[in-house]
Amino acid sequence: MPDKPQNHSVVIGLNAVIIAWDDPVPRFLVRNKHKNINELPFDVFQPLSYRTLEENVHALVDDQAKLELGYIEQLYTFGNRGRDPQEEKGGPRFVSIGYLALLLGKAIEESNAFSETNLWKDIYAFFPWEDWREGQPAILTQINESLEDWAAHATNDHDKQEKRARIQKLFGKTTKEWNEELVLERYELLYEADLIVESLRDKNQELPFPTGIPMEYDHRRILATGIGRLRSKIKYRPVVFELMPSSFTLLQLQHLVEALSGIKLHKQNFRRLLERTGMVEPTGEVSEQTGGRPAQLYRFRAEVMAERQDPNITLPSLSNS
Amino acid sequence: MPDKPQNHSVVIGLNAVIIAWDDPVPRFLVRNKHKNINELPFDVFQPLSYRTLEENVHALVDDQAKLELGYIEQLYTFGNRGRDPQEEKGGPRFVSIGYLALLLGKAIEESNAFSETNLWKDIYAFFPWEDWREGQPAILTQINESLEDWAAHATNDHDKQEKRARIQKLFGKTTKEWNEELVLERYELLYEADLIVESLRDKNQELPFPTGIPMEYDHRRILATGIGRLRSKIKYRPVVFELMPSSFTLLQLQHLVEALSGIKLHKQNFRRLLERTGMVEPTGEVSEQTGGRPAQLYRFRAEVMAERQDPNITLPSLSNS
DNA sequence: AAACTAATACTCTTACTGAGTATAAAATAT
DNA sequence: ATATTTTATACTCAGTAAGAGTATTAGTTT
Repeated sequence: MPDKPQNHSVVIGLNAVIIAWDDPVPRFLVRNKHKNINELPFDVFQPLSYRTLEENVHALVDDQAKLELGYIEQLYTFGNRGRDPQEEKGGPRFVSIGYLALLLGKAIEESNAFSETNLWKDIYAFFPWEDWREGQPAILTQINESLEDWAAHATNDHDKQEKRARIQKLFGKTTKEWNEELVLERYELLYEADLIVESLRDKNQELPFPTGIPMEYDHRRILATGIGRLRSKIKYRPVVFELMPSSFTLLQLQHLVEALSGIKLHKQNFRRLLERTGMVEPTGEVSEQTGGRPAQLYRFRAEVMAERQDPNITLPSLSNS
Repeated sequence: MPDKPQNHSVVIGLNAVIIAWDDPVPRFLVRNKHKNINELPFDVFQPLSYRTLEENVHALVDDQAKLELGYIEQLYTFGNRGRDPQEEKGGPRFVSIGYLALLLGKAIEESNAFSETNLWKDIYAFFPWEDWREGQPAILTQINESLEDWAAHATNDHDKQEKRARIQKLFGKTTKEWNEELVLERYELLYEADLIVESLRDKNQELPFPTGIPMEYDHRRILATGIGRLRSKIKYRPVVFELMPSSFTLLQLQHLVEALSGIKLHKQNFRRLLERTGMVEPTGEVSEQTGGRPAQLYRFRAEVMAERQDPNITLPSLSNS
């Protein structure tokens, strides 16, 4: 007799990482359900009500906060057993799909996106080691010590070497060695090294020092995936413009890219890049709110996507802070 | 009263795109179930038997063909209603997850990977427009005519312009304009333009000319996703070496990269790149099977991944055929 | 008026790509 | 046995872009 369908059925959770730009802070939406509990907006997929997963994600966001989303993309499908406490009580198997979405820049201007009903929290409060805009984050000295400790206690030499190689690659100490895209990989290394509260919940252990705000379930992992994907995406697709208002100064644009990538950029080279690719054009107006010489206002030229095969933003980074 | 769990439960299908290198043909595994029917290896996820999705994928592959896999990665989760005919008959909702895996090069040498029980089919028999190794594929003249026709029949001018822009971007006629990574995007454009059999099954239409071998369900779409991902991946992660035997000549390596990307490369520049990045080192031996001057044998230097932050392969392409 | 803040213009070195030419060392064809 | 073909390998040269600056301009704030 073949398997009964019950043996195969699972429940799908949809989780949304929604990013917004609140100059100079990059934020994401936290579900405002219980105080002191940080969850991504999420919902159980309702196959009877929605034709596609994306439709359900849109509805989920609309429902909990009337938001105008721009770019949206699927991140990853996580299927590990034991991520949801309900399962342990004999509930159904959970598989969760993460989505990344961007809140349109004009939506911020026009809507109540930052009202009290929505909690928009600073991304880097959850990943303090990822923000290099003011130079190397202080927390990295403690992290590196703890990681070295962890590697030193490896069971054998081969394992020890491998761990040190990973640490070196992910947490290299100079700006040149820092690869800002590896957000998820760094989170998972810290998780393995018992430096993330989420991994210690059942172990009766304590953190040696605070390592960012924890989240429910595996939501901080999904958030890490989202930030990593966004950092990689801005380099080969001009998604940043969705987060910007329709007209902006080049310094504002630079600040946004810096906020997302967590890296300071070289101003002159950044401008040279934008000119070369033709991604922006002057509106003709100037902004007087600069506190210095007034700046030209620019708008995004959507046509470049059709004209050029490859309008890359290559993050002209600054090694010295 | 809250929803019953039944309203939420779905069945997950796991689909594997398994790539192998059979010099000079890049192949993928087709399930050998019924003749003249082309399916990817797939299975229903069994949440009671496996702790993770990946474990189930591995088991699925092992079961149907004893294969030694190297790299494996998740591609995408497809949740559109109506992809599986079973659903129409009141069956459960299907959500399918695609995976990409590579058959280890040494596995080919040592195993029965290409035996009669496994059907390894030429990738480009399913996507004849994607193979530019011998210059522009002949089928592209027909495709471009049909696409222009399709755009010309758009309902309004704006729509017409948009369609032409997409065609130009995806099917640009010169080597310089061709972006080999956009395999999925091209497949979906052809699908929309009714040039893919899979989209016509219920429409009682016929193809104007054959456009590659069709597959069951949406498996050709998943295959397109896999090829596109692999083409993009080889540029920033040295995954190609998994498909190669442990020692090889540089021309063999170049042929593999060309086969996967569908593009001819400039030999001297390709070698210069490999030298500069230190990705390979000579074994000291030479191959006499070249039919010309004997070639040095090389092996992959796994250490580069630790040494260098970014050992890119940048496809030094050849514009003239 | 001096100090500060930012915008904008320009330079210089280095790295890498695209596209070759030239030569060497073997196999195969005549 | 010599010519032709095949492949490997060495080297060149122009063009593009990145990294890291200096210098100047045009406003605000003190």
